[in-house]
Amino acid sequence: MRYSQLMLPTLKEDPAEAEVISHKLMFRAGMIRKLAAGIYSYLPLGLRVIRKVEEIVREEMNRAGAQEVLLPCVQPAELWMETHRWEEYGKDLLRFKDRHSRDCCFGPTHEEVITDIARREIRSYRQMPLNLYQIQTKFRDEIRPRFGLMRGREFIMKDAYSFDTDEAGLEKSYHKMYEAYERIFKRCGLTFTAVEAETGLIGGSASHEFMVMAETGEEIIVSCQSCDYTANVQKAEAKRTRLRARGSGKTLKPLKKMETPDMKTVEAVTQFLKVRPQNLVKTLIFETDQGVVATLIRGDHEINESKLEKLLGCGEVKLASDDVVYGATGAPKGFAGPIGLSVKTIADYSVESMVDFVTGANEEDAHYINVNLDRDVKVDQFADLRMIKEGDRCPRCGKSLSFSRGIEVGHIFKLGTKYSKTLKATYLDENGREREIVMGCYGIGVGRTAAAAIEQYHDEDGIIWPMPIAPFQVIVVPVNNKSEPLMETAEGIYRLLSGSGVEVLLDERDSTPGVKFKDADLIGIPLRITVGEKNLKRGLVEIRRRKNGETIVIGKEKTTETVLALINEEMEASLRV
RNA sequence: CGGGGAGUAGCGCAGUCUGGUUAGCGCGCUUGCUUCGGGAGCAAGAGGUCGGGAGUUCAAAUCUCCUCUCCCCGACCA
Repeated sequence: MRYSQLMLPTLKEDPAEAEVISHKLMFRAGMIRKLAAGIYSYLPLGLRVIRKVEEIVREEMNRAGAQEVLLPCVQPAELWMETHRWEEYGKDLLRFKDRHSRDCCFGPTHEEVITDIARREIRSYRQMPLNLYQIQTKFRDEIRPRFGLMRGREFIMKDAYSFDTDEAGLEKSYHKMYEAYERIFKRCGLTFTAVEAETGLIGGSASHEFMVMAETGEEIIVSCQSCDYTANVQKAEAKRTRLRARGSGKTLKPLKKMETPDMKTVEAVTQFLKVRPQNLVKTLIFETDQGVVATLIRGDHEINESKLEKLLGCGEVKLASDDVVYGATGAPKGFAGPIGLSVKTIADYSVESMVDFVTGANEEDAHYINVNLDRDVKVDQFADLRMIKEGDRCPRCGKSLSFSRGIEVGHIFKLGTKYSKTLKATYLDENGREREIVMGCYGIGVGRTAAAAIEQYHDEDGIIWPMPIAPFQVIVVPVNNKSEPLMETAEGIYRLLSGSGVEVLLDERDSTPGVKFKDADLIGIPLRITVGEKNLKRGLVEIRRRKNGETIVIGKEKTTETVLALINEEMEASLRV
């Protein structure tokens, strides 16, 4: 490709609207342009990268035995009503009516559609295992789209769905996808990790997220320093502290009510009473679809709402409003306590071993001290309810945990029979018995993967593409357009490389070398061949690696073989690790 | 949906508080000459319904009201 014929509008300045580095650089490198909030156009350079990622995904999915399909993005409401997600999915689901006033939606994901195909086509156990995937534009009307392609409303996603006869089959399919995902992100040249994750709205029993490690990641990853436990912070289990014999050998102090005027926060109360937050038990009231629930947790810990939801087996829990808190405790927010509460009370494991602690008194401007379980407080259930935090120990081996940030680029789920049950997707087994198909689903954010690569690989001059997903592998820069020998040599190199199957961009624009170098760095082409006067007089050209600035000068006739070797080297480097 | 901020030339911004010539600056763009190894110089140009609507006024980018859009911080998303 010739630069002058390529639509590649690079910008010197960061766009005002961009906040994160990948968004700024994609914009400046002329890869994307915004149409509306969370909705982007891909310009030629951006699309080239997207296609590269897609191709890697496609190859690995095919290798893993999945078959490509393409499902509709406009979907009838009826199908979503069958799984009840028409009601459950909420505002993220973009809904509209067609000319006949039929309710439709733009697919945010395709479990319904694919399961509909499965229930029509799969009749026998002989037709499984089966894995179907597609690469397609999704739309999720996010509350707050941001960070360019990182969290758009419209985005390109690879979604795959596996169909098996039983759990054991699903286990195998899941594992195959897990391995395919590892290969995909490795081939993209990314540093990533797979973590245990929550299943969320998609549903199902188990799930892993594939995280690209990056400072700017929105996800917090917890991983053990010594064993292989790794999890999303939302999912991470807290280690249950050893249950000290409560009050044994030690006399419990008598319960006492204290005046705490206007002390509504843990900080205020603990400072006022001169105790540590670890000696206070917070009582948080939640509204759930099973009624009001009180949770007890140590003062320095936070409730993990998804754990609570899972424990209760309910849809969504939310911190109770002032009115509800008043109704349940008889006191305004900030003075709730477990003593004498009539609502269901669940305590975090961290509370189990506490003695003589502080709680609210369910009375304005008052707290109790020397509160004790059993004697003063009735707890219905103990459970792991808290958000894991820095300093916590590994729930598996007890060693220390480290916290890091990541970008979620892939997510795989064991769905089980959630969708086959509601949509009645069944087959006949060897014994002629009708059984539900066991499913898994597997997603990759294609645009987000490209963005994540930028987050991971960039410097102050711009993007540093890993070779496998670079929009071009090589850029040829003649330093002076007025010099015929330079231009001829550059043209010759360009033609030879193109002929050898190298993806090469020839910057034959009539601009100064500085401009060309800056643009080449900005758009992140891995190899740059500079054809300059001094070198050329001796029959030499220069090859420079974007990633480390390493420069080699070689005889111009050796260009093609050298470039091919360098490309090979970098392609393979991404596969190792 | 709360809370904060912003819409002025393709991009980045000043001007708005305190209304008053022809609305400026940098980058980019066009033409010519010179230049050519890290965003070149000189000269001449083109380009603006000041987000939209209504109002106040002799006069509105500037004041008032309404509205649209975008960005940032907040309740799990590839």
